[in-house]
Amino acid sequence: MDPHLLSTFVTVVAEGSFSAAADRLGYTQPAVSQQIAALEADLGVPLLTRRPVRPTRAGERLLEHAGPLLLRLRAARADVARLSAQPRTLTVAAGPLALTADTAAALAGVTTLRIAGAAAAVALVASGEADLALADGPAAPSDPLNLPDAGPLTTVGVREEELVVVLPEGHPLAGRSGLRLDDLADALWVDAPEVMPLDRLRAVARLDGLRPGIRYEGHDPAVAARLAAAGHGLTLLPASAAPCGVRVPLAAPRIVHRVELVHATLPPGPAAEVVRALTS
Amino acid sequence: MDPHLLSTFVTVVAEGSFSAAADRLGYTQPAVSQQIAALEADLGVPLLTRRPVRPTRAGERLLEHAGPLLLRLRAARADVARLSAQPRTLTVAAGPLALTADTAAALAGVTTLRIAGAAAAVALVASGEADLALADGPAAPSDPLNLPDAGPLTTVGVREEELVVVLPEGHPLAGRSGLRLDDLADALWVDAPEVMPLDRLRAVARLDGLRPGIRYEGHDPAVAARLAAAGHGLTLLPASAAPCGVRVPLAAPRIVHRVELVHATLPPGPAAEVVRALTS
DNA sequence: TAAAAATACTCCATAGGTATTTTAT
DNA sequence: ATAAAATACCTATGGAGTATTTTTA
Repeated sequence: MDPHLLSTFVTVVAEGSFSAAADRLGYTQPAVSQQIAALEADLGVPLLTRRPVRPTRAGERLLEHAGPLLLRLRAARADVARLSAQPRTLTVAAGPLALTADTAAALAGVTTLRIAGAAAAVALVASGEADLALADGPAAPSDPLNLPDAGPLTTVGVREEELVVVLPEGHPLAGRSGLRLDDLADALWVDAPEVMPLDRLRAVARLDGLRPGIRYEGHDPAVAARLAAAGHGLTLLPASAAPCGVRVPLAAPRIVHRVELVHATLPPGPAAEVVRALTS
Repeated sequence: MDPHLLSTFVTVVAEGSFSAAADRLGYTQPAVSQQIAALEADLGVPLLTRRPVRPTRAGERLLEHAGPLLLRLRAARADVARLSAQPRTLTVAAGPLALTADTAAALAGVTTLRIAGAAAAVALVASGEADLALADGPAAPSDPLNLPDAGPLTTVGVREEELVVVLPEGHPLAGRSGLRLDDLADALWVDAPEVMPLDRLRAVARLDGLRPGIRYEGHDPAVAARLAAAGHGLTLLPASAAPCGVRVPLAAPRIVHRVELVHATLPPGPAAEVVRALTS
């Protein structure tokens, strides 16, 4: 199963068209046709329906593997390249809630800062596009985040902070001194996948509810807080990232907001300095 | 980076020789030479020293990626194949400590039972060589085992059992009602990587000691217990798997022996029955 | 000097291109 | 009828083989 064919397959699915994929990849349409045919012949199963071009069930399965597979391939390449090349940029991929005053202060010498979800940030480090990642997310106290396995990376916990439920003023529960998440499972929640994805919350808290209300597709935790304060839904944020609304500490389950530093083996230099600063 | 070349590379390293690898893979020696040369040209770095044939630092890095990469490739293939094929064997890969009376009772209809460490068992399931895995290992109570990510697999906890330290009769600590692991970190331990790998214990218990004493390369927990009872070193086993020696419960850290059932999407049939029996 | 890897060179398989046909909307 | 995928066919690249040379333990 040639990764080349695999990535063509991914592109075809993404574009929904052989010709469009061919354009994007710099091939001709028949070349793509043949590549897909070769992949299907190799696996002995049709992977795509034609017209409309959509993955079959087998194709969907393959697709689930293709991403991690191609990532790991890039990661392997990057890992080998890291030994020889000595680039002079320092790129940090940070989760939307990872940049507090103290972490920001530690980023001396950083050239570029990218905001990315935890999985994406790890992928950026694995593939060598970023040198460091500050991944963030909910987790049980002192438990690691459940980051995807993209190769041999070093992970260290950097910070854990209390989570607060953000409510609008005058909300019936606004007077409480602590809230239980399962009591709020049926409430409407701000669906801010780039800030605090509900599915991760569900996984960590081991509950099913959390009905998605308004969807916010940006990165800014303050916006999520404002939406919550305005009554568009509840949200859960680290205390320091919620500038407005009524903030009630999360009493149960015991979940904190955790930030982890992820990196590959680093050469001595500014990157290593930043790591030292962040982990001290 | 052709996986084909990657697997040739792995074989060359394993065999320590181009010619031997060629033999094993059914190629000629020059073909292997050219494949390695192609891989080195692709990555722009020498991956092997010649004579003796050993991986360079870059080669070692690549090697770290090659295993998971090739596994995922087989997993993808297996996952797609599972949709069409309907094989009539039922293979279960079980950890050495996973087969207690109750789990054994649940294995109705199983054709083959293989004993494998947790990571290997998961790999067998991912690559389709086994239908079910019962992976076992130490973990914090109600925490998951830290199984390698080999693709989209379902994991459910099946059992957690108290761990006991096995000591020889007359050991100074034999009278205790509970033992702390960090008090025993400097003691000599039975090094039984196939039964209860010391490095996993270190990782879960977050300590560095556990000096390896006698090494036991078999699968049988009873043998490990006997070695401990005979004074060759301490060992930590689930209570039910230690038939002899003085057994003292582990007081700290809070670690249990956990068994998890791992499987891909299963067709209805005996495999699904076994899953039901194990998870009820 | 002998065993093992590299090179030279030849051949064939195959990937991709162009031109064209088929097919489904 | 038309846009898009499949097929036919051709070419060129490159992967693997045989024969041979080079290397170094």
